Amino acid sequence: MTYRLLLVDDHPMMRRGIRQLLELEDDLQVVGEAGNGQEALDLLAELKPDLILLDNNMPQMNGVETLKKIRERGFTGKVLLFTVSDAEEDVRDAMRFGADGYLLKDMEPEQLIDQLHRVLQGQMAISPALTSVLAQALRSPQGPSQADLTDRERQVLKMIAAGLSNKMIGNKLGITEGTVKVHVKNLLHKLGLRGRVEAAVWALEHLR
Amino acid sequence: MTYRLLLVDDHPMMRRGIRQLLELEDDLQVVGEAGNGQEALDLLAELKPDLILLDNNMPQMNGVETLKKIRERGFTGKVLLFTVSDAEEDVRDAMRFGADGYLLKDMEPEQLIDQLHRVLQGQMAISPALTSVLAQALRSPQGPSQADLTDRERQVLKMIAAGLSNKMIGNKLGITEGTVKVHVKNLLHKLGLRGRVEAAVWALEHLR
DNA sequence: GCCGGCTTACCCCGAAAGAGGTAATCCCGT
DNA sequence: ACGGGATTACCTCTTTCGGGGTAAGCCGGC
Repeated sequence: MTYRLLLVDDHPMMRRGIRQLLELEDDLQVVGEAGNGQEALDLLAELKPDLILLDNNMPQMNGVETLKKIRERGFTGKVLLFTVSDAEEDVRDAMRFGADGYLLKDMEPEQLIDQLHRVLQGQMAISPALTSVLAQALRSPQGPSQADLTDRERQVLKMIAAGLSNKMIGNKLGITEGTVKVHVKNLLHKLGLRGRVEAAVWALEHLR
Repeated sequence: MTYRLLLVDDHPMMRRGIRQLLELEDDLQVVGEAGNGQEALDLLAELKPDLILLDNNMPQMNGVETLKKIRERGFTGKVLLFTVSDAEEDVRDAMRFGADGYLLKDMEPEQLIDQLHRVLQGQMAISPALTSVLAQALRSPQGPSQADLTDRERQVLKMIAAGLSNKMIGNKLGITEGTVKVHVKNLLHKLGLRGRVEAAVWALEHLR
């Protein structure tokens, strides 16, 4: 039995490295490559891979979003996130959207092979460095997420992160400063933050 | 004539991809790999490479810092930054520290080969996407840099970015709120910023 | 020795921020 | 039709920011 793999990564060089590595294994066959999430979605029906190795850090659509759409299309094969970032939220979201694992790119090539085999046999694959992150994610069932914000609040938050005052934000949005303060008040409360500076930092880390 | 290359990248997979690509060329020989900046420095004297391909995004010591130390050791061969980030400041610093080029990782493999040959023949290699960034860097000779800040100011700035108020910063540092305000005032002026929120954003982008 | 930069501390003052509250409008789903 | 969330707007109130100035102590360079 040979497994059909699809590689999704925006760096051709990285795809080449992985492909070369995987083709040394005679039960793993790379049947396609995609340079972004949309390409991956387009190739799904045609290639019917057994496993998708998905980079998280991609322009336009990141790995987690791609994963979400892949599952929405009814794909039941394995999907493995493979990335440089160890952001807690990404790991948590990946699990929520049905990833079969989350691996860090700085692992040794041989370990990748092992983990791929584990996943193909139905197990989960998590980089050791992420176990603590994962444990913490389980302990606090959910840190507040941007999904809790209304469109308007998200809009205001972005402007806060740009360094604008409430008055300036009001001008830009065509509403009064007072109303802006309401939005600020609400979003601070929703995110559990103590001021607009923390909000700016939060925005830079969680908003695109 | 075959050229001796040293690959520096913290991702084994990426090194493998590049190595496999380069070894298809019979005038390019990868004589060593390093997983971080320190390793690269240690290998320098032994390997005497003609060209170092240097990832910028590495833990502990990033590419630009590594470049700086490489040049400080008197290395006169070619050094080429190869990275995912297109941060203007990194490009500018790389040039200042004597890089022979700055390439983005999302380029096509064949183009990398071409650019390597160009560099080995004494030319510069800059990714097309960076020309505008570079042009802008030349137009504004220098944006204010963190070098302009005193130790105390840098310290205060970090706490601002952590969301602390002046009073809290004062408590942490054992000085009065008023004195903190002086530092804040001065650092805002030095960096040309209009408030602590902009300062926080600046800190996240420019400070470690 | 003197000058300049860094750090500290104080003063005043106006502007901005953030926590309360009430309330009107609109729209969506039950 | 009714409830509820989202958006808008206003009110009061205290705290925090940020700019201006003055000045003392310290340290290193010319």
